[in-house]
Amino acid sequence: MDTPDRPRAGAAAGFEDSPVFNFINNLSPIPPPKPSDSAHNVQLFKSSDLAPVSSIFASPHVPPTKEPKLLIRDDSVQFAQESHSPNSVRTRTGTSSSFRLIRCRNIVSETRNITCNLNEASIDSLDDASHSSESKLPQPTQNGVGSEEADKNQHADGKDVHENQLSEQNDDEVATYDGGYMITHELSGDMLTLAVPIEAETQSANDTLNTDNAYSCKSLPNDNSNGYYIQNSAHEPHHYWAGPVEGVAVDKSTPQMPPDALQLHLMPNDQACNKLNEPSDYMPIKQNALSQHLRGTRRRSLFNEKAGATSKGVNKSSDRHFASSTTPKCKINSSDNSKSLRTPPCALPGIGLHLNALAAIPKEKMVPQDTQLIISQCSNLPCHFGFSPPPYEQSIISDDIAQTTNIVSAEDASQGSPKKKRHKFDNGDGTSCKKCSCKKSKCLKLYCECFAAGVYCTEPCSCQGCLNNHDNMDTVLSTRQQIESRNPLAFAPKVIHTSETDQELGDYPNKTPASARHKRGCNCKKSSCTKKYCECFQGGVGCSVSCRCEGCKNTFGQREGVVLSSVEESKLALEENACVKEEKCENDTQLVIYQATDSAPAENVLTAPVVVDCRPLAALPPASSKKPRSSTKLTGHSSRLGNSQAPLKSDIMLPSFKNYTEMVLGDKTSDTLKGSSSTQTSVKVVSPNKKRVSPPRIGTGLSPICKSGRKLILKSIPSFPSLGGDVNNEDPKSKLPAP
DNA sequence: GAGTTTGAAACT
DNA sequence: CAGTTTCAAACTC
Repeated sequence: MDTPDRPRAGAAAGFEDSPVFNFINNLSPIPPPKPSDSAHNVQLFKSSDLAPVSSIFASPHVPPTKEPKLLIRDDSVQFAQESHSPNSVRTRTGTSSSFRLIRCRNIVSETRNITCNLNEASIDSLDDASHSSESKLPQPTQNGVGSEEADKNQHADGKDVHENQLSEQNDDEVATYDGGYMITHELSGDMLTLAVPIEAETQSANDTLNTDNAYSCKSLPNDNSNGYYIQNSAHEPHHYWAGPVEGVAVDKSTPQMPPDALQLHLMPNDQACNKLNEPSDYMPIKQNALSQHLRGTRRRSLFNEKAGATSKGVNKSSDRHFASSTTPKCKINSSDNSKSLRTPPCALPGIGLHLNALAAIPKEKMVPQDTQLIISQCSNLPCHFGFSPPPYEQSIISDDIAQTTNIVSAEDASQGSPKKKRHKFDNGDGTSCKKCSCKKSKCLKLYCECFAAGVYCTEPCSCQGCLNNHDNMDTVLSTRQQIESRNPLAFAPKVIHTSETDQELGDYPNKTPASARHKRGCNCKKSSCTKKYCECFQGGVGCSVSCRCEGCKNTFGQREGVVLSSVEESKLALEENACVKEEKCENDTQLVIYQATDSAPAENVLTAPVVVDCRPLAALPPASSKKPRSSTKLTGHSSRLGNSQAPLKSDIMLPSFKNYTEMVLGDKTSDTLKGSSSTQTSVKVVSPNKKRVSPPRIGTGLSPICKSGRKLILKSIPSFPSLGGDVNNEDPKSKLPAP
């Protein structure tokens, strides 16, 4: 590690002596990514190292499963150690970890070479034992990349190592894996998803249900972390991966990555990392930017078929994988005539995701089992035709996704309306199949939910004259562009969820965090915003000032009461904080589950910086109500977990996120970003039905701003207000003075 | 499953 | 930008 002593002329000898500096110097010889290959480099870069980071920070669509684990586990378990790690520069839990990893790696790399994996870094932070084992596993075979990711994941938990390996080696074999979750590490860190082996999932699900407390937090997050599995229901043929499933799947699917690809990933990563690392201070920012950027790229490459085509040059590797592995699967699924052509449901990363759905997923549906299928197969996922949502959206989306998942499931469960003509599997991402039934729009207008969600219509759709398929890619894209030209936000998530949402929801069902609002606001007149006609209600969010509804009775939050609600929330928050588990939730069973999960969070309340959202999305409408009720959603949690990662993301994302929030939400959000560190500490506890019980808000709680967990995270990153909770969240490593 | 209601999207 | 029409989802029966 330390070749501390290189005498260097210069006042900054100390600095130069630093391993990092040395490392950098050593790195210099490494050829920087070629411009021509920039695209590749980017992807590669992403895939391996950056991806994790990016995923952590920004990846909107991808709730990097890893991160969740990392965050959670790290926070819970390892942070303490990490904090000590000298290397660790970065602070925050998940994110910080990622950062650290990078640096560490770099440092290590000096001695070792570029091949060094994050493992090392993780080692620093992580427990030696687990790490040691971890480091061994994936690295050699997978290349640094896989190992790194795996490591990261593993860092959270030593167990993961196996998982990672397994996942890498056997995509399908996941089932055999006992581990709570598998980590399918993808080449792209972003893509990296934690897939819970079916068995594992089942178990995990059971565990989550049963063991909740002990494991719940982990398991849930992990499971959920899997990305966002959007598991609408066990039955549902489609499970949607909010995250970049395919990329993952592809990578996995090709457990045997072409060496080239692997190497490429490795190299670029290192380089990238190096670049990023150089200014430690800048690291976060750059990474954010990069990660975001990269993600956007990746998505395109992975998910946007067409886009991919356009950008193929850039994302060759990803494309390859995608094409090879993913496509086939998708096709398998898609069998229908007109739709046969349609791209198989491929998981689409958060692009164009609609965050609308916030409902909680019923336990039943939560069953992770399907999840595996989803992950492994990703077959069902509708292919996203693509657009990559802006990074800022992504972050939001990720949250939303989780919520969405919940919502959907919730709908199914709560509404239980057998009828539900369509089950929209909305990840929130919009990646999921919407099962549209368009007749005249040709599925090329926003009327079409599939189109609006940025996904091709798939078999489940009953549309007529559908042009929203892979064959008509050009048409779809052109149409999309036209629509976007008119309304840039046309494909943006209708409902924006900020971290606040979770917390707020927890406080009171009626209250909807300002952060989570319908973008444009509804214009309901007869539905009183109590039916799904209302997009706000459908999205599980309260009506906001932007709404023009009449007679608003939105159970998630009435328009007029918004301000008050925030105030009230603060008060209530106090109470709630006292009783995290108390729930208003009607569904006890669900609550039970959550509570179990919450229990862990409870700790978090004090310490856990990591935002554990077990939350059901938004306050759910009364159980009786058809509306999406939050049923226990493991996925939701998982997604949440993903959210937990969000902090990391948020860190990186911050700038963009801020902008986005400002754009969409308004100042408030930005404020939150600026916001109090307190939010960081906030743990989101979700009551199954309802709304999440507001996690204890350590510091503050009250201010709506503070409430937003993500916001907190974001804020936290820059400044680490130290809270007991923060400590957890924050990496002890974070010791580094924030740049 | 058919028909109605509803509100967003699209159009003028 | 406002008003109207079109559209498909949500809902009811």
